[in-house]
Amino acid sequence: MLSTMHRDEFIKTLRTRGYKATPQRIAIYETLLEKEHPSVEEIYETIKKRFPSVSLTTVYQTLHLLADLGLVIELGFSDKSARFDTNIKPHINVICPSCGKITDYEDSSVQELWTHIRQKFANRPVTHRFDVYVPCDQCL
Amino acid sequence: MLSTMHRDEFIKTLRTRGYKATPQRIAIYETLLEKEHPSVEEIYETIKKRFPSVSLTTVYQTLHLLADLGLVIELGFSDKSARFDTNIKPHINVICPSCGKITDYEDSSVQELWTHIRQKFANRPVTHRFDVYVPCDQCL
DNA sequence: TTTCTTGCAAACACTTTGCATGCGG
DNA sequence: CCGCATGCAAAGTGTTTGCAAGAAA
Repeated sequence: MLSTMHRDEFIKTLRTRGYKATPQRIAIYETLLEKEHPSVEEIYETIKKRFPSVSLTTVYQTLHLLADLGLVIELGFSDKSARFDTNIKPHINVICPSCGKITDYEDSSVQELWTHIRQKFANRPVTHRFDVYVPCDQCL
Repeated sequence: MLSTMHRDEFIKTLRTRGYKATPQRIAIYETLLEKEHPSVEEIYETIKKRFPSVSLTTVYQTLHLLADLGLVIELGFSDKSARFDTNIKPHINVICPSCGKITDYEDSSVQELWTHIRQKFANRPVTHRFDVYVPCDQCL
């Protein structure tokens, strides 16, 4: 199972960086890998099935930690809903304007633009975020 | 002056669509054209110099109206700060990760990616948002 | 044992809503 | 003069903080 491998790497990363590998953190990270671009609320509800006493505070704190470690990217939206993405590679977030579903799209053209941009700005670009709004099949 | 032309177009657009051209709305729209990617607070403070009695409520309501009319794009960020962009054409928001300054970058490569994406998704894409994080000259 | 983490409650910032007054057309 | 727009106050939402109790190493 893919997430198992990630899980162990994750625990190692935490310890290496001086953080404790708590079951809550592991569960939150696994949820991020399993779900696609979950919201805070989605993560919270998922975790609560396994850890009924978990708090929203812990979810927020853990997400901040993961962002600091560079393991997730937080996508802020204008309707206040934040989504979290474990895909760090150059890609496009394909977002349905109706239902809000997000899927990743990777191909050479994205790579090319990113390469072009990096050259244009003397290799200074550190991160990116590309969103494209496309009605999904269900919503059409 | 560029904004004068925009101003009249704006008034016309409002009336055509059945909305009233109030001085507050005009001032808010002019602020959007003058400032680069202002926040709600920036717009509010700017408007207050000319209309000391203006309320934040009106600023929010007007920004929503402009977004509905397709005249501005709201850029939500993970730190909760929203910025507003009157540039509707395909472009990249070049954002400084330190100071948060945003400048637009347009060139053929962005157009090309957009064209490619539109073809790939059968012309369904409706909007986009491309952000690139690049430390600005001052912050380097 | 020691230090970091959790989870509760309260505080917070930003945004939205209800409603009476006011202004645009 | 009619109806939408404004602006105040209050409510709402999502997120953060302070702190005592608990768990990881």
